[in-house]
Amino acid sequence: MFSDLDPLLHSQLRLGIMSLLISVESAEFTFLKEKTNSTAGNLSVQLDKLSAAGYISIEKSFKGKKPLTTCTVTKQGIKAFEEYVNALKQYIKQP
Amino acid sequence: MFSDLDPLLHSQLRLGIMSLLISVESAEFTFLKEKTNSTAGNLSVQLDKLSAAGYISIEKSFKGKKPLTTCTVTKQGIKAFEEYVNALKQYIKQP
DNA sequence: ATATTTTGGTTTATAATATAAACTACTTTA
DNA sequence: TAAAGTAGTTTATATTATAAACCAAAATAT
Repeated sequence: MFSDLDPLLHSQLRLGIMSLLISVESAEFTFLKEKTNSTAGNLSVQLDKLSAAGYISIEKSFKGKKPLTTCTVTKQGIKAFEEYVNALKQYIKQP
Repeated sequence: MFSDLDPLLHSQLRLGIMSLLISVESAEFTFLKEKTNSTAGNLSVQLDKLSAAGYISIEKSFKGKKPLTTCTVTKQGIKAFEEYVNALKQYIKQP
Protein backbone atom coordinates (compact mmCIF):
# COMPACT_ATOMS: atom_id res chain seq x y z
CA MET A 1 0.00 0.00 0.00
CA PHE A 2 2.46 2.61 1.23
CA SER A 3 6.19 2.52 0.55
CA ASP A 4 8.47 3.44 3.41
CA LEU A 5 9.61 7.04 3.54
CA ASP A 6 13.39 7.38 3.76
CA PRO A 7 13.80 8.54 7.36
CA LEU A 8 16.83 10.58 6.44
CA LEU A 9 14.74 12.73 4.14
CA HIS A 10 11.56 12.63 6.18
CA SER A 11 12.70 15.45 8.43
CA GLN A 12 11.69 19.03 7.89
CA LEU A 13 15.17 20.50 8.05
CA ARG A 14 16.96 17.80 6.07
CA LEU A 15 14.23 17.89 3.43
CA GLY A 16 14.56 21.66 3.21
CA ILE A 17 18.32 21.39 2.84
CA MET A 18 17.99 18.80 0.09
CA SER A 19 15.30 20.79 -1.65
CA LEU A 20 17.56 23.83 -1.74
CA LEU A 21 20.65 21.94 -2.79
CA ILE A 22 18.82 20.27 -5.63
CA SER A 23 17.77 23.59 -7.06
CA VAL A 24 21.07 25.43 -6.59
CA GLU A 25 23.63 22.64 -6.93
CA SER A 26 25.96 24.27 -4.38
CA ALA A 27 25.33 26.34 -1.30
CA GLU A 28 27.15 27.83 1.65
CA PHE A 29 26.38 27.03 5.25
CA THR A 30 25.15 30.56 5.92
CA PHE A 31 22.88 30.49 2.87
CA LEU A 32 21.29 27.24 4.01
CA LYS A 33 20.97 28.56 7.53
CA GLU A 34 19.11 31.63 6.36
CA LYS A 35 16.86 29.88 3.84
CA THR A 36 15.88 27.06 6.17
CA ASN A 37 15.59 29.39 9.14
CA SER A 38 17.49 26.95 11.31
CA THR A 39 19.98 27.35 14.10
CA ALA A 40 23.64 26.77 13.25
CA GLY A 41 23.81 23.81 15.63
CA ASN A 42 20.86 22.01 14.15
CA LEU A 43 22.02 22.73 10.63
CA SER A 44 25.51 21.44 11.38
CA VAL A 45 24.16 18.17 12.77
CA GLN A 46 21.75 17.60 9.89
CA LEU A 47 24.36 18.39 7.26
CA ASP A 48 26.62 15.81 8.84
CA LYS A 49 23.88 13.21 8.66
CA LEU A 50 23.19 13.91 5.01
CA SER A 51 26.89 13.79 4.33
CA ALA A 52 27.35 10.53 6.23
CA ALA A 53 24.56 9.04 4.12
CA GLY A 54 26.30 10.16 0.96
CA TYR A 55 23.43 12.44 -0.01
CA ILE A 56 25.57 15.57 -0.02
CA SER A 57 29.24 16.40 -0.03
CA ILE A 58 30.71 19.02 2.23
CA GLU A 59 33.78 21.03 1.46
CA LYS A 60 35.50 23.16 4.04
CA SER A 61 37.66 26.06 2.96
CA PHE A 62 38.10 29.76 3.66
CA LYS A 63 36.48 32.86 2.26
CA GLY A 64 39.19 35.39 2.99
CA LYS A 65 40.01 34.59 6.59
CA LYS A 66 36.65 33.15 7.55
CA PRO A 67 35.76 29.48 7.43
CA LEU A 68 33.51 28.49 4.58
CA THR A 69 31.42 25.36 4.39
CA THR A 70 30.09 24.55 0.96
CA CYS A 71 27.53 21.82 0.31
CA THR A 72 26.67 20.02 -2.86
CA VAL A 73 24.08 17.36 -3.50
CA THR A 74 25.42 14.06 -4.84
CA LYS A 75 23.93 11.83 -7.52
CA GLN A 76 22.93 9.46 -4.77
CA GLY A 77 21.24 12.32 -2.96
CA ILE A 78 19.25 13.30 -6.02
CA LYS A 79 18.16 9.72 -6.51
CA ALA A 80 17.12 9.37 -2.87
CA PHE A 81 15.20 12.62 -3.07
CA GLU A 82 13.34 11.51 -6.16
CA GLU A 83 12.47 8.19 -4.60
CA TYR A 84 11.30 9.95 -1.47
CA VAL A 85 9.05 12.22 -3.51
CA ASN A 86 7.60 9.28 -5.38
CA ALA A 87 6.92 7.38 -2.18
CA LEU A 88 5.38 10.47 -0.64
CA LYS A 89 3.00 10.87 -3.53
CA GLN A 90 1.26 7.66 -2.50
CA TYR A 91 0.45 9.29 0.82
CA ILE A 92 -0.68 12.69 -0.35
CA LYS A 93 -2.64 11.72 -3.42
CA GLN A 94 -5.91 13.39 -2.72
CA PRO A 95 -9.31 11.90 -3.62
CA MET B 1 10.91 30.12 2.10
CA PHE B 2 9.57 26.91 3.60
CA SER B 3 6.41 26.70 5.69
CA ASP B 4 6.53 24.50 8.75
CA LEU B 5 5.26 20.98 8.31
CA ASP B 6 2.60 20.04 10.87
CA PRO B 7 4.54 17.63 13.08
CA LEU B 8 1.41 15.64 13.77
CA LEU B 9 1.09 14.77 10.12
CA HIS B 10 4.79 14.60 9.35
CA SER B 11 5.07 11.03 10.55
CA GLN B 12 4.93 8.05 8.26
CA LEU B 13 2.31 6.13 10.18
CA ARG B 14 0.04 9.05 11.03
CA LEU B 15 0.26 10.33 7.47
CA GLY B 16 -0.67 6.87 6.20
CA ILE B 17 -3.62 6.71 8.56
CA MET B 18 -4.86 10.13 7.47
CA SER B 19 -4.34 9.30 3.83
CA LEU B 20 -6.49 6.20 4.19
CA LEU B 21 -9.17 7.86 6.26
CA ILE B 22 -9.49 10.69 3.79
CA SER B 23 -10.18 8.29 0.96
CA VAL B 24 -12.52 5.95 2.81
CA GLU B 25 -14.20 8.28 5.31
CA SER B 26 -14.42 5.51 7.94
CA ALA B 27 -12.20 2.58 8.79
CA GLU B 28 -11.77 -0.11 11.39
CA PHE B 29 -8.66 -0.55 13.50
CA THR B 30 -7.84 -3.87 11.85
CA PHE B 31 -8.22 -2.38 8.39
CA LEU B 32 -5.84 0.45 9.21
CA LYS B 33 -3.42 -1.97 10.82
CA GLU B 34 -3.31 -4.12 7.72
CA LYS B 35 -3.11 -1.27 5.21
CA THR B 36 -0.42 0.63 7.08
CA ASN B 37 1.44 -2.53 7.98
CA SER B 38 1.87 -1.32 11.54
CA THR B 39 1.88 -3.05 14.89
CA ALA B 40 -1.27 -2.75 16.99
CA GLY B 41 0.61 -0.90 19.72
CA ASN B 42 2.04 1.72 17.44
CA LEU B 43 -1.28 2.14 15.64
CA SER B 44 -3.13 2.55 18.92
CA VAL B 45 -0.76 5.28 20.09
CA GLN B 46 -0.85 7.19 16.81
CA LEU B 47 -4.64 7.01 16.56
CA ASP B 48 -4.85 8.50 20.02
CA LYS B 49 -2.60 11.36 19.02
CA LEU B 50 -4.64 12.13 15.92
CA SER B 51 -7.78 11.93 17.99
CA ALA B 52 -6.38 14.20 20.71
CA ALA B 53 -5.54 16.73 18.00
CA GLY B 54 -9.10 16.58 16.71
CA TYR B 55 -7.99 15.24 13.34
CA ILE B 56 -9.98 12.03 13.63
CA SER B 57 -12.79 10.73 15.79
CA ILE B 58 -12.71 7.29 17.30
CA GLU B 59 -15.77 5.26 18.13
CA LYS B 60 -15.58 2.11 20.19
CA SER B 61 -18.31 -0.48 19.91
CA PHE B 62 -18.69 -4.20 19.31
CA LYS B 63 -18.90 -6.28 16.18
CA GLY B 64 -20.81 -9.27 17.51
CA LYS B 65 -18.89 -9.99 20.67
CA LYS B 66 -15.57 -8.53 19.61
CA PRO B 67 -14.42 -4.99 20.29
CA LEU B 68 -14.53 -2.69 17.30
CA THR B 69 -12.68 0.58 16.91
CA THR B 70 -13.91 2.74 14.09
CA CYS B 71 -12.09 5.86 12.92
CA THR B 72 -13.33 8.78 10.92
CA VAL B 73 -11.49 11.85 9.72
CA THR B 74 -12.89 15.16 10.93
CA LYS B 75 -13.30 18.40 8.98
CA GLN B 76 -10.37 19.77 10.96
CA GLY B 77 -8.34 16.71 9.98
CA ILE B 78 -9.08 17.19 6.31
CA LYS B 79 -8.10 20.85 6.55
CA ALA B 80 -4.86 20.02 8.34
CA PHE B 81 -4.04 17.37 5.77
CA GLU B 82 -4.62 19.78 2.91
CA GLU B 83 -2.45 22.40 4.53
CA TYR B 84 0.26 19.84 5.15
CA VAL B 85 0.19 18.79 1.51
CA ASN B 86 0.42 22.39 0.36
CA ALA B 87 3.34 23.09 2.66
CA LEU B 88 5.04 19.92 1.54
CA LYS B 89 4.78 20.92 -2.08
CA GLN B 90 7.23 23.76 -1.43
CA TYR B 91 9.78 21.19 -0.39
CA ILE B 92 9.33 18.63 -3.12
CA LYS B 93 8.83 20.92 -6.06
CA GLN B 94 11.44 19.59 -8.42
CA PRO B 95 13.51 21.79 -10.74
C1' DA C 1 -15.12 -29.04 30.48
C1' DT C 2 -10.90 -26.89 30.29
C1' DA C 3 -6.54 -25.71 28.32
C1' DT C 4 -4.55 -23.17 24.32
C1' DT C 5 -4.57 -19.95 20.81
C1' DT C 6 -6.37 -16.03 18.58
C1' DT C 7 -8.39 -11.47 18.30
C1' DG C 8 -8.50 -6.75 19.29
C1' DG C 9 -6.72 -3.93 21.38
C1' DT C 10 -3.88 -0.71 25.55
C1' DT C 11 0.05 0.48 28.41
C1' DT C 12 4.70 0.96 29.17
C1' DA C 13 9.59 0.77 28.23
C1' DT C 14 13.25 1.72 25.03
C1' DA C 15 15.65 3.45 21.29
C1' DA C 16 16.08 6.98 17.98
C1' DT C 17 15.56 11.85 16.65
C1' DA C 18 15.29 16.59 16.50
C1' DT C 19 16.65 20.61 18.48
C1' DA C 20 18.70 24.16 21.11
C1' DA C 21 22.08 25.52 24.40
C1' DA C 22 26.67 25.82 25.35
C1' DC C 23 31.00 26.05 23.59
C1' DT C 24 35.30 26.96 20.39
C1' DA C 25 38.24 29.59 17.49
C1' DC C 26 39.06 33.18 15.01
C1' DT C 27 37.98 38.12 13.23
C1' DT C 28 36.33 42.62 13.21
C1' DT C 29 35.18 46.74 15.46
C1' DA C 30 35.07 50.07 19.29
C1' DT D 1 42.92 45.47 23.99
C1' DA D 2 38.36 44.53 25.28
C1' DA D 3 33.91 43.53 23.37
C1' DA D 4 31.14 41.89 19.90
C1' DG D 5 30.41 39.31 15.80
C1' DT D 6 31.04 35.31 12.51
C1' DA D 7 31.12 30.58 11.39
C1' DG D 8 30.64 26.98 12.84
C1' DT D 9 30.89 22.17 16.34
C1' DT D 10 29.80 19.49 20.37
C1' DT D 11 26.89 18.08 23.84
C1' DA D 12 22.76 17.82 26.55
C1' DT D 13 17.82 17.55 26.64
C1' DA D 14 13.31 16.91 25.32
C1' DT D 15 10.28 14.71 22.07
C1' DT D 16 8.97 10.96 19.20
C1' DA D 17 8.40 6.69 17.17
C1' DT D 18 8.16 2.07 17.89
C1' DA D 19 7.89 -2.40 19.69
C1' DA D 20 7.51 -5.33 23.61
C1' DA D 21 4.77 -6.65 27.20
C1' DC D 22 0.48 -6.90 28.76
C1' DC D 23 -4.91 -7.53 29.26
C1' DA D 24 -9.59 -9.33 28.53
C1' DA D 25 -12.58 -11.78 26.04
C1' DA D 26 -13.63 -15.19 22.39
C1' DA D 27 -12.74 -19.07 19.52
C1' DT D 28 -10.75 -23.45 18.99
C1' DA D 29 -8.64 -27.78 20.24
C1' DT D 30 -8.19 -31.68 23.57
